[in-house]
Amino acid sequence: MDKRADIVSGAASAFEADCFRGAGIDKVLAPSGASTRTLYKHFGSKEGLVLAVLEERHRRFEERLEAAAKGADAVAALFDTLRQWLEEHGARGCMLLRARAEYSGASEEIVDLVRRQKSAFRRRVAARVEAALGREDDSLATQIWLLFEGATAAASVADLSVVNAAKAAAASLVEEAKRNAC
Amino acid sequence: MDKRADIVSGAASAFEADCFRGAGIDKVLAPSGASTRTLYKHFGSKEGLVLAVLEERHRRFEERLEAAAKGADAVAALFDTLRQWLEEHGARGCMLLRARAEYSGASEEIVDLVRRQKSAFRRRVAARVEAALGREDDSLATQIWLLFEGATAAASVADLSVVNAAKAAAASLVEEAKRNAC
DNA sequence: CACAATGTAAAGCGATCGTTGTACATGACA
DNA sequence: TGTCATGTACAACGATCGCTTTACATTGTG
Repeated sequence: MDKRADIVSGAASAFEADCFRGAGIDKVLAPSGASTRTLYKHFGSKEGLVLAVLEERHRRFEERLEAAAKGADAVAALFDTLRQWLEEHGARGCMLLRARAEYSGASEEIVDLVRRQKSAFRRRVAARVEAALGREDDSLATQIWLLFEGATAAASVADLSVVNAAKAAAASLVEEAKRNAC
Repeated sequence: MDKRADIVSGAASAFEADCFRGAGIDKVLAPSGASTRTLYKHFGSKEGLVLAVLEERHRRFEERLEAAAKGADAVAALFDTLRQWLEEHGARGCMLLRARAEYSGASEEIVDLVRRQKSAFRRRVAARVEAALGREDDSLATQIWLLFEGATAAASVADLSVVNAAKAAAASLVEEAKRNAC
């Protein structure tokens, strides 16, 4: 009976169906059935709710990444997880980046949160690259990260096979980096 | 004295500074100084204006791509043009994809336009890949496209050097494709 | 001169926005 | 039993939303 979690989860659905600015308080509260009074008790403002939704979304995605990291190829697993995530949640572009874009002129706090989240994610990719390669390779990590973000964005205007294309490209780049070490 | 073009150009600035839903008619009209009456004579609705802005934006970017295609390496030139574009316009993520996200639950017409624009862009990338490789390679073209979209997205939360990383990755993938042909 | 095209200024439409206030129900715990 | 935290329902706040309307100025063309 955690009403706060109910609101966050329902708000996430509303923000996906519509956009952040486009989803009014009533639409945001409809899935959880909470009252406006309760929302403002917990979050203070709509912006506070958005921050909570973004934090929860990022936490959940990183959890999923960790759970799927068992396989041999840690880099390929990134893209398998992404594909599974997009199949479940739909491909409308990264929610964090969408929030950043909508609030880039309105909330410095949201812009900053997303920047930190993406920086943390890039570090996570770098750790996987190191695991696959046996050594650090920062520019390779950036390249894999770009393929990941590219696939996420492109899936909103193309089909999900772009994720497989990104996975194959990442494998090529890792293989080439291995060869260059010999 | 083309007022219509003035409105489109000014509206593009407003949509960049704020977001699409967040920029009201008054803000949209402020840069051009036009009246609401004139706007609705030309575009019929705010959605009509957004469509015109997106078409203009895409047309301008493709023009820029064509103008910069003189160099030897047609694929690398893609990323040089992107970097230059982002330096001029700022890196807030692809405007077309931002519009798609904001109107995904509100305007099928905008969603469709962006899908067609991105499809055309991917075909343009494929043509460059063919020029660089001497033969068609559809999956390589997709991979280059993903690097491009990834760099565009990532530049909004990191620095512009990600564009160079994408360019280097694209070069690697093209080189490997050349080797596989021998 | 007449006229159509194209523009501006300004008021106002109903609707919705994010937010707050008031009043009441519930259950846990002292 | 009393109290406190947490929830609900519902009306209303001022502001702003997208959009329409009325009325008037400017300009080029026949």
